[in-house]
Amino acid sequence: MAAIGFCAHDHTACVAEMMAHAEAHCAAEGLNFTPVRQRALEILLREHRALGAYDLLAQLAEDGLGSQPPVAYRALDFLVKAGLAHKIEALNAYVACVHSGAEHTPAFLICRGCRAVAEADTALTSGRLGEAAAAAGFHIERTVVEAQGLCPACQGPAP
Amino acid sequence: MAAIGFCAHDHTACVAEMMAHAEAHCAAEGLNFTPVRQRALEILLREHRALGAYDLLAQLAEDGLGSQPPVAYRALDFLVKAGLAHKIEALNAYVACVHSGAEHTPAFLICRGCRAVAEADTALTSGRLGEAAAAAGFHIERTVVEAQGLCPACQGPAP
DNA sequence: ACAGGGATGTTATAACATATCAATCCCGAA
DNA sequence: TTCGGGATTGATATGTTATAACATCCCTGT
Repeated sequence: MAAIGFCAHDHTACVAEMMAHAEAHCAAEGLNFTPVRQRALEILLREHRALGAYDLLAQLAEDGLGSQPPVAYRALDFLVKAGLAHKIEALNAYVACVHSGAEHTPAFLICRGCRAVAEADTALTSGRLGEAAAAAGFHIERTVVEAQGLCPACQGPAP
Repeated sequence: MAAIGFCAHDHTACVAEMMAHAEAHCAAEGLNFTPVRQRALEILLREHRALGAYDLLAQLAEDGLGSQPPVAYRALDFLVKAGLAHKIEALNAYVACVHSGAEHTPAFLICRGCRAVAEADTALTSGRLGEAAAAAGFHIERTVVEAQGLCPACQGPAP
């Protein structure tokens, strides 16, 4: 299941590929992929972990791309709406999407040690919760599925 | 006010029963179920929906049980640790548990109209996400499963 | 009496997020 | 060309959620 998990990979290439995907996606959708938004996504991709809005803002500020909170929140809002990033509700933090803009219902494995995030997929609405919702007449619009714990790298060393 | 699973019920009896369960649970576990904590749980039970910490604080303050944020957060922390309440991460809000302190991995249906919350159960860790976690060597400690949408009562009237 | 732990009171501040309005840029219509 | 509108960005202020830090009180075992 598609998680780019907690494993090593060619990160430079990974970032470049995802940026290219994002650019293509925005072009196709008629979305305005401005410098601030590009840089925001690039920062999230490079980190490959959950980043707070103010962490992102600090890095944007280093590049002279804005220093006030709305700058970061606007960029994040754009990325989330475009499907290029996700909010991790349990951390009030944000992470780049690894599925390049396709429609999906993400599920996350979140390491509390290093805040690394692996993205998987769920069919939650067709499972037990979906049944419960249907039985209650509840109309599901959005799902949040987040599992917190320790990634392999953080299990050994620190207790 | 609405819902245990979004349906009508004898709420006074419901609250009383849950409070009795909570008291018994705390006694059994040697937990100190103080007046502030009792009142906090009672408020959550009466509302039967997600309540912000500051909403709770306001109601506690009306009873002269404290007026500063830590009062509310300490009470909520106690209730959550004791399994008597849950945090709804997607709303940064809190809700009384309807399963009286038993160990469980809760899943929620959250109405964005009235903030009513229905609590179900998941076997998430044994499902697809569990498999993904196992494959990645990820150790799950806690899960957050929250479905947002509209409850039956909020689907018809307001758009 | 007194030490220690748990609960609470109090002050202050950290961390996360948005409202509002002004300035700018780009593009298409008149 | 000029105008106007929409989208984006800049800037200020503020709202909302959460915790740190330290003082006090009260109960309990010695």
